[in-house]
Amino acid sequence: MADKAAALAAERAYLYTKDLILRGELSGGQLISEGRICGELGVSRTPVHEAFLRLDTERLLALSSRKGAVVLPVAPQEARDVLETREAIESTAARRVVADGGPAQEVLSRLRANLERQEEYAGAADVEAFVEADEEFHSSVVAASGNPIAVHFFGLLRDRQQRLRHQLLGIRPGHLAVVLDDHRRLVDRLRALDAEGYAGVLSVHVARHQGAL
Amino acid sequence: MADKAAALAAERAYLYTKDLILRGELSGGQLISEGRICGELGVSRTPVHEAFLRLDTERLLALSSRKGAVVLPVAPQEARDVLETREAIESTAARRVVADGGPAQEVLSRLRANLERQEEYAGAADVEAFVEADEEFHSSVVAASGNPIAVHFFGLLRDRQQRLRHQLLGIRPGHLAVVLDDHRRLVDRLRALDAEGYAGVLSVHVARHQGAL
DNA sequence: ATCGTAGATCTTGCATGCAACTATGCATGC
DNA sequence: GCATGCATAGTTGCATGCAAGATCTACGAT
Repeated sequence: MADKAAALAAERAYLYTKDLILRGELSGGQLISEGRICGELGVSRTPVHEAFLRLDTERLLALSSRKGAVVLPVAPQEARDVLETREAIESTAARRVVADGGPAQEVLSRLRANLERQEEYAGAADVEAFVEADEEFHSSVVAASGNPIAVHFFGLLRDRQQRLRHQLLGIRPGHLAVVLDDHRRLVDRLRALDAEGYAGVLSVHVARHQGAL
Repeated sequence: MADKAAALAAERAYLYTKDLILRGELSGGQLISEGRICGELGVSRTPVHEAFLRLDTERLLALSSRKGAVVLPVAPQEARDVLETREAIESTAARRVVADGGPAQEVLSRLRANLERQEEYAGAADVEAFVEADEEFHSSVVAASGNPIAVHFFGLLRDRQQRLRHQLLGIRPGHLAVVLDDHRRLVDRLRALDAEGYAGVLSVHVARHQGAL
């Protein structure tokens, strides 16, 4: 995997452009040329070209040879597709965790610490911080499955979901408590080694998100 | 997405190198430099570099800045991870197809035609052709869900499974009939709008594969 | 014999230049 | 008015060159 440090020009260009797309500053259908990013970042076309290629494989940009790049618009069913696939991966991860004897002590502590943070953010109505903790919560469960492929896919879905949030408005602060309660129940199901129960709660949980979008 | 034609040097380099890895000619842990591929393909380093970046994002190659590229070895649990994730995605796709009123007539014809091909190949004990039809069968179901993200992920998993097959030996011709029978049952479940039945058959089906690896 | 160090060699990261291709605007002919 | 051809500008694809970092080797000091 590419180094995370922004020291490398290609990595900077990738993060910069992806952020433009995810935050909606480049909206769907819009054309964008490598030259523009070059100018804004003060690097040559090579690293920007590499960044574009990567965004192309992630289906955020659509490149056409010698014609240019167009920001892929959010598909009408994007929310459904993303949430459905996330649910599939996370449910499967939970089943694996349960099949392996339940979450390790370390995982459990992490989840509990995360829940406390969520509680704090929900109380402060800090939606931004809550959403971040939310992501971390679900990612922790997937990571606990020990399936690196699932972790990888989950990360890609996280990007797309972030874009959806920016595009389709956010979450109402009043919903935070409900979401937090769902998360508590998920941890309970995991501790009870109830994989199907986990899948059921998750399904309702995801449906709530879908309703919000 | 990049153009499929091998006209572009970068695409050629990507397909060429990926094939080396998938077919096991470059085994895990082995170092490989861009220069080598350049020589073998007669192109400059630029397109090869781009190919390497892409293989890095697909977790087939691990790049280290200014050190080189190493072919990622097949993880011990790779087979389990791949099959498990495939099952998750395909089951979810089947649920979607059923929720949308069952497979379209077009999809059904395609599946049936595919089954006939499988029958032919199984009779001829043509494992290679059968495996290809097998892949196409499952891909068709996922595609029928209309979830492009799932389709994308499924494609990535297909590459990894191909690598596993090459590495861990193939399928015994005698098993072809059993696999074909599973496929028939899957189509039946789809026609009966029985998503959970589909998931159940698929689970057994995948477990068979896992046993073979 | 062992350790450390300097040099050589290998590797990639990036800037630059050129060529090929696409799309656009405009003049031309009908 | 409308289609056609051409020049032009804009875009990417790729080769090349240079520099920076990493690794290996040889040699000298201890």
